[in-house]
Amino acid sequence: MDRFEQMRVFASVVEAGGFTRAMPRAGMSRAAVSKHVLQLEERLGVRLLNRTTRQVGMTEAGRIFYEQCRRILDEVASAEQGAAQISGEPHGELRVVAPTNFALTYLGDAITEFLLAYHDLKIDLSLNDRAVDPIDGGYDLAIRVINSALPDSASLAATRLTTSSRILCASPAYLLEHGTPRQPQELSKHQCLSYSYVDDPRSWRLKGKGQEKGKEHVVSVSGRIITSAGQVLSTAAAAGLGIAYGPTVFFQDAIARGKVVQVLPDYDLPQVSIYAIYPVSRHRSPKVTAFTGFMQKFFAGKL
Amino acid sequence: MDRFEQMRVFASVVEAGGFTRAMPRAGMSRAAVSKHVLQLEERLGVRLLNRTTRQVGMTEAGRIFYEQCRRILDEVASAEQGAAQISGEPHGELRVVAPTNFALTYLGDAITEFLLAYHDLKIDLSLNDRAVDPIDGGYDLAIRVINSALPDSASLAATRLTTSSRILCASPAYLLEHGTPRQPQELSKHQCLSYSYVDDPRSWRLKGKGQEKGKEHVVSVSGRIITSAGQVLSTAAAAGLGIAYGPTVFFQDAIARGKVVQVLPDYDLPQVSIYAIYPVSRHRSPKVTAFTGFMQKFFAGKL
DNA sequence: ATAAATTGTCTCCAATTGGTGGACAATTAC
DNA sequence: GTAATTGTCCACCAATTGGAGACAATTTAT
Repeated sequence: MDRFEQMRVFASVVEAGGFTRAMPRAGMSRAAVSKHVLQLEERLGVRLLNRTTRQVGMTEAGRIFYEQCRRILDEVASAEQGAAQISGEPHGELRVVAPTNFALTYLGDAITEFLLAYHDLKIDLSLNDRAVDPIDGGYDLAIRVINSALPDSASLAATRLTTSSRILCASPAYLLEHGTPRQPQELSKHQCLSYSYVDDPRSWRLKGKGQEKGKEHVVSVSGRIITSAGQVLSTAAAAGLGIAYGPTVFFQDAIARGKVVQVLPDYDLPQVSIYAIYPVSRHRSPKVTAFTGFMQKFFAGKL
Repeated sequence: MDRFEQMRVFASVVEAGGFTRAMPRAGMSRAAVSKHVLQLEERLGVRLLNRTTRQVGMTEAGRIFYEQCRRILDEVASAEQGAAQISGEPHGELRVVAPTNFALTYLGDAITEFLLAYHDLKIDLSLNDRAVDPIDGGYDLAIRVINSALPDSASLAATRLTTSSRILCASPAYLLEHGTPRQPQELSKHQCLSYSYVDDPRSWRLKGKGQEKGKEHVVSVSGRIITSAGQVLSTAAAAGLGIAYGPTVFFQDAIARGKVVQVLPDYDLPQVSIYAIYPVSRHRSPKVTAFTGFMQKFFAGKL
């Protein structure tokens, strides 16, 4: 009997293009999705969706109703945010999904400070390394590490929280035994420890700085480790297993202790950007704005 | 948890100017009204209403949110009706409130035929002789007998279903004994049986037709019966208790059988109009349109 | 063509929701 | 000062909702 829920679920089905595909977006089982649409159709007395077993299409009434639905749902969100904004303090629960590494490395401190700054906010943090769609997953906000370009989307907005640099490291002992590379090309003769979250973990791109400024080198490398676990890279490098390529943060500690040293410091590795991705409908959501703003300030100080 | 319901209840409170006064419009108990508004405020994180124990005012957030509420609720109704309209056949339940006499006299046949014509419609008919506000009462439509002018309202629309005439009647025996009045003034010397639903049951207004065309007479009358029960008037008149003034329909049968005869047939009594009153938001509601249209046709044939 | 998988819907069951009625503190009207 | 009325809170009860699984229908893949 919940009219709002019926409209939301119906819109989900239309946008997802099917009942099953609408499950995550609607946040309920197929049966419930079906039930909602059925109830809505019964109440209106019109068939809104033409279901052939493999494809869902809209009827004429469905098309008309969907347009209005979409607009009304947006207006409700906007109205609620408008009213909520007046309260000053953001509040409620913020559902965030972030990559495991990023979360374990930074979000512990970041979220702690964030929660101390905003007493009326709760956080539900999910870890997921896939490129989760915040709409489908029902999240307010997804954190993504973007290697190259940000994919365009009409329904998603993004804010860059920070950038992350990567470096090459190896243990002094390893370099003593196998020699310290001076040119990118020499890397191909080394044991190379790769980080999974790179465009191509077997093909490293280095860009010269200093005298060789701007020149880009692409080196095919080989090695016995490809991992998404940053600490494993760091440990392996410290143990002398080879030259590791990974996010700077994972090596800072080992470098400070002298366990590893940076290799080829005259070359830059591609920077990656950390983005907060959220549904455009939450563009001005106080919760999301507070989070992204806080994180930008937080990382501006740290990195 | 239904956002629309929360919005509707909140709007009801604003429009009614209080939680208790919003009860009929919201269609629930004070406790429930309060709960809805509380939940809405909690979800938005803003206080929408300033309640002093005797008066309810809106906060700044409440004012802003109310405007959006009103608009959104209208759009929802419009969207649902728009979709429903495509289905062709009106359907669902139509909640009607009508005056007792009118309902007992006409609505039996009328509703029966109406339901036969529209198989997907159900009717919930309430009888109430007060001038019920269809919005407050939660009705789709109220039938009212209007003596004089239709009161203006921004939130209510009206359609005239038919007009009802009234006549004066008495039994031949009574007239034989007390004389048959030829002039309106003579009525004041008779036993006059009045109908309650007249502007002033003790002051009859007659308008001449024929040679005395257009001239209006106001006669103060007295008698031993004032009743809202039409059949009582008819019976009393037939029994020779006096001259009855009431809706034509109640006397037609008695006239046909010769029990009573019309008095002062050369004078018109004020006509009353039967209106269907409904919330403007349902102006284009298929259910309401079907009902009013059907009733107009129905009465066009009968009266 | 046959088999397998996926689609939306249905049925049953458990859990949560939502409403009512009554009591309560606070406030205003008389 | 007294009494009535306001909005809120607290249990209790019923109705509804959502989930799991089974089902028929249909499409894809072999």
